[in-house]
Amino acid sequence: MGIRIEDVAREAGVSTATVSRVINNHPVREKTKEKVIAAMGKLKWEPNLLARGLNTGRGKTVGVVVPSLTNPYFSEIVESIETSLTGVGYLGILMSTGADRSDAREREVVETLARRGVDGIIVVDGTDENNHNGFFSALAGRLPLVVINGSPSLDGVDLVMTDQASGMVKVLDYLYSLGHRRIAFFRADREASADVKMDAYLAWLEERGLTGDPGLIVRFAGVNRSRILVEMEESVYSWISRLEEKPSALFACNELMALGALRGLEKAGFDVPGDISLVGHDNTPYASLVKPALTTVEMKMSELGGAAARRIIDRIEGRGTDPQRILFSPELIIRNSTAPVAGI
Amino acid sequence: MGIRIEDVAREAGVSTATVSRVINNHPVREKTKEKVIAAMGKLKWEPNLLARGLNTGRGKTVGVVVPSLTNPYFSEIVESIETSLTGVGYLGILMSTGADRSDAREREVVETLARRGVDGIIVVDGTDENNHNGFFSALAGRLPLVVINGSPSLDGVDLVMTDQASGMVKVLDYLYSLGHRRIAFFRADREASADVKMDAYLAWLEERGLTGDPGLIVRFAGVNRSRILVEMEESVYSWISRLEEKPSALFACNELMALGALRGLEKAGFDVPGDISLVGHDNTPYASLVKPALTTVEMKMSELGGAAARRIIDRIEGRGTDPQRILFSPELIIRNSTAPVAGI
DNA sequence: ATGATGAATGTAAACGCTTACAAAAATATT
DNA sequence: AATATTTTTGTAAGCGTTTACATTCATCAT
Repeated sequence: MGIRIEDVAREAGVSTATVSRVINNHPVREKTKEKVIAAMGKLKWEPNLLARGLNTGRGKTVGVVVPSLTNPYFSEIVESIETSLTGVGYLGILMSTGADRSDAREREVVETLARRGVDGIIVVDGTDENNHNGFFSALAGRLPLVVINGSPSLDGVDLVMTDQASGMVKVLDYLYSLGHRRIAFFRADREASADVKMDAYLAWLEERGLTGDPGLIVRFAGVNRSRILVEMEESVYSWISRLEEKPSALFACNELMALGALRGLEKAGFDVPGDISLVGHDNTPYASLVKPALTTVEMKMSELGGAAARRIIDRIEGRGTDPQRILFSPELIIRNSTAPVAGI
Repeated sequence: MGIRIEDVAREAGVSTATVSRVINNHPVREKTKEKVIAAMGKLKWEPNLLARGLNTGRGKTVGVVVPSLTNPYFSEIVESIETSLTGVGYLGILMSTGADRSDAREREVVETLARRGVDGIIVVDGTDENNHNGFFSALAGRLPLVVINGSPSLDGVDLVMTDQASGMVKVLDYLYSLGHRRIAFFRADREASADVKMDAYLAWLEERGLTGDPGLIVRFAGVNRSRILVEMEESVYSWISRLEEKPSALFACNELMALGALRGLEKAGFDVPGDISLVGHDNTPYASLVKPALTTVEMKMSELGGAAARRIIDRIEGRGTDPQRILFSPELIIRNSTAPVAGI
């Protein structure tokens, strides 16, 4: 139906191979190249990428896997990935695994993508469980794979990540300097990032000789925005009401949870930061919009996305073949949701 | 390199055509079907979709075009499109045109997608300019195309849209009932939705016999979140400071702009809603998080996305061939950013 | 049983490119 | 000028499916 390479070849008076060479920048004499380009222009021909992909095994597409787009943390990463990708002629295929973050679903999604013949896959916040049987590691063997902010223990896969442990320490040191000793920790249930943070939190407690109160660690399921905001208000309220020895500060592993916590605390009659200091994570737009503006940890989402895109392209095109680990350092952003502990 | 349909055929003792028929649900005797399925299972074969796509011209992919993902309005639409698509075995290729919304860029993106052999394209908020030469209409002729909340005048293309004019009237009637007469209108520069709203705004003014003050209509460029929030604070501040006759209410075409306006007004010393009532649009999560919580217009992003996805699949698979127009009615959500005009 | 009918299967030609290999043309070497 | 070398170009065989057409098989009426 459409116009094919053959037509262009005929028009230019050369063979299809030559046309192919021109569009792939293989050596061709300048004069013939011009003829071909002229023919292409005249016939308005563009190569069919499915056909090309079938040949080369490269469709110039990369799969992008995120839990959800309702958290700005993810949507900003996706946006920057997409921008970097199209900038170099690749296309991003987006799939979300759903806020429940089941690792079964994540694997299914990744496998669908692989079957579709994408050239590589970027997974954001890959759950740790998924590597239990070496799933990610095995996948990385047969397809370029980069994981953003996944578990640092992922072996043999390209990692782009923020040093969240150090961010955690910055938060805790800062709160400590304000006099806080009972610091609650809110996390999502199955979240690679939260695991890292929690490890750092526990290590920090130990180091400071503070006995961690298990009642201060709370796990919530899911990261879906609408659910979080509604449900957390309730559960935070009931959690803190039941707690006999209250915390003086509270850290939430992501901003949505911090927002939910803020509401729950307000509902329970606590003033932030008067009664309780609150620290979020990611520095999404929410953090600066809300009142009090949240103290939080900057995540530089767009840099993460850009780095991941560049890395996957490098791998796809055969540059820098062995797994690499790109690390960003998070900064603490101090706003108005934190204050010296009451009575100091 | 991998395993091919031929291998499966050999294993099952049939021809490749029969295997193909099995996986495409074409008539095949039950017994042979079983043999083939067994062989598929044994060899773990999955059809190569590029090869299939080359044949059928269908890659089971649809392009999704949005200006940006930093506005939750878009990211929620994208999320719901993606979910609906993968639910029926399709994949979404995401491309953003950038917050500057140049129509050249939009065309380029759409054309890239078309060349890539996507089966259909969903464009969110397609700029009106793009149909000047009948671009969208022509495209719709050769490829299924659905536009979400684009210009209603788009001819021959499938439209999924919110009746934004009626939403606008609801806002204005409500403000009128609170005594407001000088109502400012903030819009983004090149935004199909904003055109619709502005038309409704002007018509409403006329109908009420209110002379519109051109100074009350303000256009801002771009919808990029970071820019909006920073720049608008400034420009709103200077705009309202310079205005000799202040408005008593202000409507912003999208929530990001409303947020920027809120900050600008506060900076200029205006109390919302005490001095000025503020109405946003879209009912993104921001609207309920901010203080005062914004009165706004519900857009049901996920329904829009779902409807668009269903529609494009129908078109791709040849159901309901002539252009359709699916309309949603927006609701006014009254929160705390609006109040009776001062002195009433 | 026999031929007519219709359903299931097989054969082979697309689909639109890339690329190994061969041939031809241009350039360098003597 | 003749030959060796290098660079360009052409020929044709894939890449892994689908599908029109031809063939075979099963079923049914006679």
